[in-house]
Amino acid sequence: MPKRYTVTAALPYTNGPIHIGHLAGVYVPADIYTRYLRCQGKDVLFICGSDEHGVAISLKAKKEGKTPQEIIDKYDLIIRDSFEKFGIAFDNYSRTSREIHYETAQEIFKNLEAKSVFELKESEQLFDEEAQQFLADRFVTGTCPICSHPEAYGDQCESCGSSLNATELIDPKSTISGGKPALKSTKHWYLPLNRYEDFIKNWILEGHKKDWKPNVYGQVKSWVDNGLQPRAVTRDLDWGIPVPVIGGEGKVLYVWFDAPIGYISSTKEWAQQNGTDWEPYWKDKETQLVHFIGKDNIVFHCIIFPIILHANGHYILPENVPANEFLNLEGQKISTSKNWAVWLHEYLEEFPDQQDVLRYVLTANAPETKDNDFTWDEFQARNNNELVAIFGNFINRVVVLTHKYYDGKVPKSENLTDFDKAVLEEMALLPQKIGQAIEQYRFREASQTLMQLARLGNKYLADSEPWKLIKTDPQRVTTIMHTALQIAAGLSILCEPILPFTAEKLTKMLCLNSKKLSWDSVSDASTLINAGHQIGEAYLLFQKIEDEQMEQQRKKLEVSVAENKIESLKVAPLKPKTTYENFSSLDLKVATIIAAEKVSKTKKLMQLTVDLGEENRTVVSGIAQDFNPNDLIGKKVTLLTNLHPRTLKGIESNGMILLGENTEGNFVFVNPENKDAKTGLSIH
RNA sequence: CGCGAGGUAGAGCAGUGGUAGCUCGUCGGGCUCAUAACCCGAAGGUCGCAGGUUCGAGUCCUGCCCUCGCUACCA
Repeated sequence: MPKRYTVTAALPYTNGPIHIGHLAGVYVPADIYTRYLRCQGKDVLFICGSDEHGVAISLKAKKEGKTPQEIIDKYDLIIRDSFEKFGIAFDNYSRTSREIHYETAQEIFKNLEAKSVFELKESEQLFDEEAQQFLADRFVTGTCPICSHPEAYGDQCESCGSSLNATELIDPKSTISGGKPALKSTKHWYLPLNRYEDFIKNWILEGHKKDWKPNVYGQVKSWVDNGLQPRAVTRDLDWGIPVPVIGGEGKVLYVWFDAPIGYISSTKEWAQQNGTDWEPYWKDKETQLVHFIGKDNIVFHCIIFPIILHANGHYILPENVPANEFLNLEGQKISTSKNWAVWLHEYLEEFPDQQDVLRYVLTANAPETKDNDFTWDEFQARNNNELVAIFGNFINRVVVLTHKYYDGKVPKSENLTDFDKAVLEEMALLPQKIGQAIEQYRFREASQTLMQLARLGNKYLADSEPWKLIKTDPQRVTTIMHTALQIAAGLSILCEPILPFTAEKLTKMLCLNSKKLSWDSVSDASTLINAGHQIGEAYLLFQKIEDEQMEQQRKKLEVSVAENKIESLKVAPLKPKTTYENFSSLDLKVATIIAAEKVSKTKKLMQLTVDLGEENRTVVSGIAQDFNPNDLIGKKVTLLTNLHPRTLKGIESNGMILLGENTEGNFVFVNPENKDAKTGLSIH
């Protein structure tokens, strides 16, 4: 049994507000976990903060003509507010832009440098003279050296899927200034992950085979099996924490080096504010450390950060890293840029005082083992059929009956029948059952077990029928209502981790002193609420959600899509001038598609047979994501016939069909008379 | 043959060798204290496909198929 718990939730990145995906994947489960531990009287520290460095923030600032500081201040405020209003009860929520974090991160870096952990490497990188900046990964585009796609990124070509180095690109171009970057040599600090392979193997692959989630374990195993590589932990940027050692001038720490250290600096900040010592929470072996994250963070929390701590010495390692999968919205990936999301700050305005509904729905349908889908239909159904009909209704029945028969005073329990006893015994099992589910990070199960108690209550009332007996055997009714009230009180305690706002309302309604009743007291149900105790008036814990409200939400998403289309009308920049000879060398013909078939085992490739009049040709085209084979047959397209043949997945492709590509990256057929072909559409 | 996770009733999930289960939805019935809520019953499954191991396979092995992720400013 650990002496204390340090629980962290992934630091949200402050380049936008947070949405239901963040809540479902990380913050609600972490909050349930810590609330439960507190109900058990454990020493728990729940830590989080804003992650405020990295390329994306400086990029966003440049785009909006603001300073990075303005960006992070804005979103830190919004995010902080959303958390507070959703009852995510952090002990401390810090920021990585604070001084205490700079000190902490730099100290760890210096310590590793002193221990000669890092390797220094010099390499040639692309440099934008105009912007006076090195161009990493996505800051540069150019022609793919493998498939000649003209707009490959510095790290990857989306056309052929090859993974690239920015320096391999033919004719590279800066996405910042549009200029042609030069090669310049630069020096960086590398964390040699490869030297710690055995450490990770022993710790995770040997030590946590059984107790870690399969997705997390599998991901780590995959990384280790492929061989860990040294990883640069510094960057040539002006936004971030300065590299605090000689030769580090003008460089900053890689955001993924400093961000997880934010957990530690946030703990220090908390300790300072509370006049206590932070170190036991990170260095005492009797502390259980748990990181709640999304699956995209697995490598950082299971490999890189633990290696940093291990190399530094003294620090404890996480006992578990219960990473969740992703949540989709109405069948599509949640996307910040496409505004395909339910934003928490907007939900709070549109569904006032209904935080618990969202908490419940996201818990009941949490993406624990695979990606899940959030739909407004399900949201409505879970609210109306479960929270309202089962939970809220049970409470309402009990409280209304108690007022009707006994003026709101808890009646005496006389002789418990075997049936009463069986019901109470069933309730007695639940604290442990829910607790076990939570301790094993099975929050879906915990939420269902909680609802079992409300169901049990409804069934108890239906089976014992106090409204009938009140006419024939009023004495028996006192026992029934006493028992039902115990169940209501049990609910008020056991729902606290998942539905904290409801717990508070219910505690008030029953006039209970929440501090007196512990989690385990529910197992001894006879004492939860005593005879003679006066309870408060009934009011509804949950409101029905009507169809119109859901319709509005769905419409709102449609509007996002429409706005996004307007965005996509923006015209791609013009290419450099070319010659007539170049143009006339192209042989363009009209062709009719006569057969189309998806190439198996690929995402994008479609095998087409086209009729050119004199001959049929086979063309392989990367359009399978945007079209169905059946819709293509019979279509007329422009075919570039004299392109060199290329073999893709063993099929020789003879030519290329010309399609429009809008700025979302979706292909459309080119027919200038067609509605879909907006003015300025790119053809290639 | 890149790697990882998933594929079980209309939907969402549990079930790691021994009679296929839970919640929601659907249909039928009961009840009327309650937010037309609650309770009971029924229908609904070739457990992705094909082989194999076993007395016995949703569960173990092999091959294949599909979805998602690793790969977009997203957890």
